[in-house]
Amino acid sequence: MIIKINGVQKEYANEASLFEIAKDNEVKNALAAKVDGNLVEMRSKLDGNDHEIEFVTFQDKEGKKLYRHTASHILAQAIKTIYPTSKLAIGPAIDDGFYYDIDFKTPITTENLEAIEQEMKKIIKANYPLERFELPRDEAIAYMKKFGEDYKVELINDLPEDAVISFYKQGDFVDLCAGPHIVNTKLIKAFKLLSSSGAYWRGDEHNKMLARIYGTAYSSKDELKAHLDHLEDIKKRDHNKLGRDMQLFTTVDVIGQGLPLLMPKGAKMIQTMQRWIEDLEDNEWGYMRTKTPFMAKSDLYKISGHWDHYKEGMFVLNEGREDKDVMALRPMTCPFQYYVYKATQHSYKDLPCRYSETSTLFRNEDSGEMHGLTRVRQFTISEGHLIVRPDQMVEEFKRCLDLAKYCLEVLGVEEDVTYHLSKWDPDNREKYIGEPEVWEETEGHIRDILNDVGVEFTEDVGEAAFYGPKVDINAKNVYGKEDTMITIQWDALIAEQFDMYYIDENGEKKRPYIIHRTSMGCYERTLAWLIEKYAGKFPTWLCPEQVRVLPISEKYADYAFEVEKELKRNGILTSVDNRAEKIGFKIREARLEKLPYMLVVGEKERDDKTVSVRSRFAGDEGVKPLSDFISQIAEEIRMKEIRKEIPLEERK
RNA sequence: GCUCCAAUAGCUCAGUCGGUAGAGCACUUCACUCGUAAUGAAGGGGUCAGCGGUUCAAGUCCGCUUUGGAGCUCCA
Repeated sequence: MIIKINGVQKEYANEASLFEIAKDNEVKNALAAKVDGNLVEMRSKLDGNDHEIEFVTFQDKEGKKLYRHTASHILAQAIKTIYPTSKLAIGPAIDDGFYYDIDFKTPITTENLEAIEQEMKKIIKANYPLERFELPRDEAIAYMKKFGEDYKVELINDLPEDAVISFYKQGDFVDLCAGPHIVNTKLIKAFKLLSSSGAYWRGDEHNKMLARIYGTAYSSKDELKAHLDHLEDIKKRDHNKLGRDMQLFTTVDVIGQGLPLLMPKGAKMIQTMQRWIEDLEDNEWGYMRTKTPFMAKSDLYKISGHWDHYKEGMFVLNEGREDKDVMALRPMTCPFQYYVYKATQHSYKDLPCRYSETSTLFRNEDSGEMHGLTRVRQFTISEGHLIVRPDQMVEEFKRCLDLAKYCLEVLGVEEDVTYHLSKWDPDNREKYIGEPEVWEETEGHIRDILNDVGVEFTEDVGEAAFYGPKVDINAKNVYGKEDTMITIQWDALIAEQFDMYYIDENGEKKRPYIIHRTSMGCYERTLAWLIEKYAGKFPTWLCPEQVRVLPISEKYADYAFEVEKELKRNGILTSVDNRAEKIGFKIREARLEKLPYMLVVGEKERDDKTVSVRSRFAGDEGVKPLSDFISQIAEEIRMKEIRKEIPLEERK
């Protein structure tokens, strides 16, 4: 047979094995092979025909996947050995490792993981081959029943009629599995069990909760160590840790879950962003500011539909008191701004009406859902609604996307987001209102806009709002989990519900369209994202303390105080605690790591009205007149410049 | 909401077999007046998250509550 490998054709005996071909081509550590593009195990027999072969090693994505999938089988075998009464569910490979879901008779804890790891090592050392075999459906079910593997029986029952039902055997352990796998257990060179937690069977909260054990595996101990070090590193960027350490926010048990307190530094950062966004929207993008109540009578939410569909998610007040109106804290701003629109009559010439509000919202999230600053019960969002004529919709929607993109660029995070066109699900029509043709057409418009703006995006079925499709802009946190940062929604239907209209050129009432949008999302979540993005080393304009003035001795405190006052007069943030009053000899305290600038003053600087500038961007910037430094930093702040960092060890 | 883990000084953490609490950093005071990642000395600071139980005795064992963490589910 002729085998084409790495673009070269070679002749092999018809019975040649993949191992022989790999060896002949000096491919080491082959875990599997792609024969004409189909992934097969190394042990697979070739049929003697001509083929193109590509070997898969751990360096390949597929290689990592099957390597770790085999590791998950070893985990399962170890567990069945130690806990014979446990029942296995599923055990796939995931991005950075693998997991196995198991139903234990008695709960498992972190301490048990070590014993399981030891057992896994034994299995690896025993070097069991992984052998595949297939069974007809009836026999497969009977076989799994014999082992008491109820979940596997359920899985088999759900397989399509014509599915091949295969098993993998290693030693005396057998697992239902489609494969492929690596050939024996000893190929697993390095692994680690990382954590255990709960997970619902088949991801359904009505099902039993199983124990999920997470682990990872690498082809060498060094790679594993590098990965574990990386996990330690990202913990240091975790906003929930770093944000507290940096005194940006805190939580208090008597205040409650999901209600973080922004401390002076965190509040200052949010104020900086808020002032920027409000001025930007109002002065450059044609928005009008509103300021609407944080709560309303239940009547409002009955019109909007929230009372029926979202009551559980709202904080309801006065319920059960007959002498009081039942109120609810607002979970969104939409209907409030609709009533601002409705307060006056609008000509077609008045549209688009672009309303924006720095809006605080309240959502009664379930107790287990809160996390740091990214999932909270009260948050503040740059929320806006654009009331537009249908003919203006495409242009206005695009402008919303342009604005969002601009905000991301200024924050320096435009590379870190993914764009999504969230579509309806035609197979689940009762979840949505409106006609299929309208959905298709609208989604087409948004697709064109995304292409026009020139961003890459995915199309996600079933992610739309019930009233229309939307663009979601998501970002990953340091642990790789995605959060929606920005959303822009197309709504051609809600105006009807609130009886909103404008008068067209013929004097007739017409329904406007609505865009629900945010420009930079919610401030708390964005702050969290910035902390992780910059590991606390923010661009100067965002820093809560942009400059610290340090006299080398108390003798020069007067001059330091003078410098600090001059900086403040120019809108430059020095200390947030009015420390100038008590400025002392604090030179040793100053760490440039997270501080953009440090001004050191002594006798020479006082006499010459200069400052010695140190920055984390350039190290020692030398002695300059105070006025020169002020112009320099003021410009950097005004331009929202993101100066490039110089690592500490390389600074002068 | 679910499974598991945790809670000791402002922060990071020790605290063995159940026998009335300890360090470093921070804070205060004094001394030092120093040119860029930690000056020296002294001092203050704890109802061991809360409530209940077991016990002669509970930071330690048990239960409930609250808060925090990991993950699942949810996020109109």
